[in-house]
Amino acid sequence: MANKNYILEMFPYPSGNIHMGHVRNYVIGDICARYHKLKGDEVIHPMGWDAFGLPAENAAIQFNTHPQDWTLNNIKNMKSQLQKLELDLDWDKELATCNKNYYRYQQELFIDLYKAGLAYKKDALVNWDPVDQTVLANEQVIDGKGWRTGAQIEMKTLSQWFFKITDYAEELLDGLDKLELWPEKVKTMQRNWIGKSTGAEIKFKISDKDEFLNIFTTRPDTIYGATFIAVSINHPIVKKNLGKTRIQDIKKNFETVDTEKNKVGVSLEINCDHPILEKKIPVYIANFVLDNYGEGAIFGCPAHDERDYEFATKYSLPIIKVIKCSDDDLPFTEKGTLINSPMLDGLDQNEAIEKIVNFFKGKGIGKEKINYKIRDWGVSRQRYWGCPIPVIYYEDGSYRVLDKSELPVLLPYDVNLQGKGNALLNLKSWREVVCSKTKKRAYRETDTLDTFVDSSWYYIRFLNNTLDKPFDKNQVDQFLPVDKYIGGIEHAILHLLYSRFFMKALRDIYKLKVDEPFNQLFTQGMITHRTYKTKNNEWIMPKEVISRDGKFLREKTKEIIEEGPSEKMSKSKKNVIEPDEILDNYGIDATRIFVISDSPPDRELEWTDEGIQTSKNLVRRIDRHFSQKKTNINISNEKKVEKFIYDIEKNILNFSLNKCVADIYTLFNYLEKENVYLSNSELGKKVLVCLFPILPKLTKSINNKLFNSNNFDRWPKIRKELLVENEINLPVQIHGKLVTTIKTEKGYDETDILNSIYQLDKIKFKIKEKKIIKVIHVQDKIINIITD
RNA sequence: GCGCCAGUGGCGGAAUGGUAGACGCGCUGGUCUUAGGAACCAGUGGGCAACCGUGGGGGUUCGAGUCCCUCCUGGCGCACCA
Repeated sequence: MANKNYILEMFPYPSGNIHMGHVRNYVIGDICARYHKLKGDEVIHPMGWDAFGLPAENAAIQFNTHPQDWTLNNIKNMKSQLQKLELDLDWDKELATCNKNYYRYQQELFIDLYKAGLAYKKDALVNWDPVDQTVLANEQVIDGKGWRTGAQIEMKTLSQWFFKITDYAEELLDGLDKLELWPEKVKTMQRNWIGKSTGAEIKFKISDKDEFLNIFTTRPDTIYGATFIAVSINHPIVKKNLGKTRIQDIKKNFETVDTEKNKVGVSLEINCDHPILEKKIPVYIANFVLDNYGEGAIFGCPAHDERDYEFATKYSLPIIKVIKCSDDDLPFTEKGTLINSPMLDGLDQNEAIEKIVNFFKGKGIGKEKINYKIRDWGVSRQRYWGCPIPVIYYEDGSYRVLDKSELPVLLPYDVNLQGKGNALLNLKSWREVVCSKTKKRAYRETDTLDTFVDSSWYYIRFLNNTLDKPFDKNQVDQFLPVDKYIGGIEHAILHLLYSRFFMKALRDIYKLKVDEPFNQLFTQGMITHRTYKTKNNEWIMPKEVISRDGKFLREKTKEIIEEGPSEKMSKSKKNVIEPDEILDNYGIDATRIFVISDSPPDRELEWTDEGIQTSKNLVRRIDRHFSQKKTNINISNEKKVEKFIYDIEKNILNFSLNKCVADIYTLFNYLEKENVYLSNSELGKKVLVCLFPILPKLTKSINNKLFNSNNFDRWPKIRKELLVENEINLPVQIHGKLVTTIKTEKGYDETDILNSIYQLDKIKFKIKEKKIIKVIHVQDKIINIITD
């Protein structure tokens, strides 16, 4: 059977129009897919729509339409744009996540995740975006602001659905090592996000009470240096010991301080017993202790931690050195030899950690602990336009996750979106139900699922988009993982990590064979374009600007314009290039050439008018070549063509598509210089096949004209014997510096060639009366003469 | 602060440790054409030359853009993670 090859580009959000970034993304995938088809692979290359999400609701309000109408309309439009690009996509596999035929199976997955203990509900302090009026995942909060709205995020306690991604933290981390075909950068980002740290959990006894306080530390070796305990303001012990208003006051006070610069705290007026030494250490509430990491509590060892040092200095707490170092180096945070620690003196860090943890274990007050930064994935969103969560609530507050037979829970169409908050919450007719089992009154869950849930498994659904269950196990085992996944680096953490989690969770639930969803990941760079501004800081479209005497003028008004940097295309900067316009003016092939030619696909590409024009010229040049009468083709012509076939294949496989374009130029430069025209020769036919993935439209039309055929042969087999070049220019160096080259045949005799080299004037002149000590000779590669 | 990546002509960029600058843009000169967002030819790292040249400085090597150390600059990511 043919090799399966699943090639996938990240599906777009149907925002209205395809932009140049999409074009680049899909052309890269398209070249790849076409190549593999020519190789005879069974290629899967689908496309769909990430169709739920907030922009649709905003648009609905803004344009007085319905999210569904808006979305479906956009899909229609964007699909026709993609079709205009004539991408080789499996449109029969098309799906949209807002279609009930998709999301109802997502509801099934939710039920299965719930049954497997991987979906659960809890009260949680969540990130509330006051503009979008919804909860955001930790991953969607950037610098304390909402990723879409930029609004200051508030903390709220709400009852929320979570997916237990933390159960897979270790495997998600380990698995990265096996993903050899992923960019190192993405893997690093995921590693940081998972944030594994190895340390210990230690119980501190609260003095004179039968209560304990847990802390997490990666430095249990510094326990003898512990001089205080610090807890986060949200720690339970705070609630227990202080009144609400007092806590509020402290919180407010903390908010006025830049934690980065100032470590502040308030004494809780209680002490803990030091776990080894006969002494008590005070407990503080401190602004720098995170409540969502570790236990929300630490022991402070000021001598060996910068933050603790700062804090201790401020509140005059003792600073006890337990790692050998100079007093000038405090706080000393590096590894070292233990001192002032009776049980540990003289040991190095690793030995000390092992010994002290064992000691705590023996006493039942501590143990090794691996801590992860990653938190469970909060998936509840207080929005209308998303996948309904298949749960009902009873009047007593209890809930029931629906059976699969009760699905689908359809999203109602008739809703009022003009009101505040979640439209589903206000829609009584939909919300109020009678439980089919208990016949009790019940209410539907009105939260919908985070749209990242939708995109966590769409690549599985593509395998069979009409199946009456989420997927077919055999098909999944056969066709997953995706072999090549192509998209933007902005999804390095969110989408890619969630998808990896989903694949692993589904693997365990359904006993699938796949561990990872995406075998190879390729992240393409963005497209930039020049920007221009008037003196009044008004952005000007590049096409309004003309260049005169090294200055830029606005064509209409002749006012002087400042040239800005090349930046990512955006409407606000007025530097957007519309794909439709480019396709109309330059055609599909020129557009394809351009988006791959000027820089490597994983780097930024600057849009230039010269670039697209040059691409068009190349297309025309190839067309002209093939409309010439074919000429005689000699063996050295054949060799050059063979080299081309070899190079372009290698470069397609490496995603070095810019080099493919260079290969094409090199070939045609050569042929034209030699006055050789391949045209309808057998060799010409082969070259057409190799050009087809990159220039499908042109090569199809040539193939039709010259060979009267709509089909292409298989990708040509390399004739290795033709790749061997016998005549070479052998570089001759003296002391590693190039002096000359000598034309010769491969396999020459060393003595002969050296004799003739020594006769060369250039060489004679350099050597003069110096003595030759040594000759480095790499056969057919280089000669390097060393003199005294 | 930590991590990752990068620094090569006027520009985008090529170079399994073995002829640095492939290929393209731009530029210079020329040819052709009624016309062309065209095509063709020649040239194009610096220097008159010997020579010098891949961010700076060291090192390994017969030989370094490539490997090692160090510093500088830029981009991206993370950022009180105990």
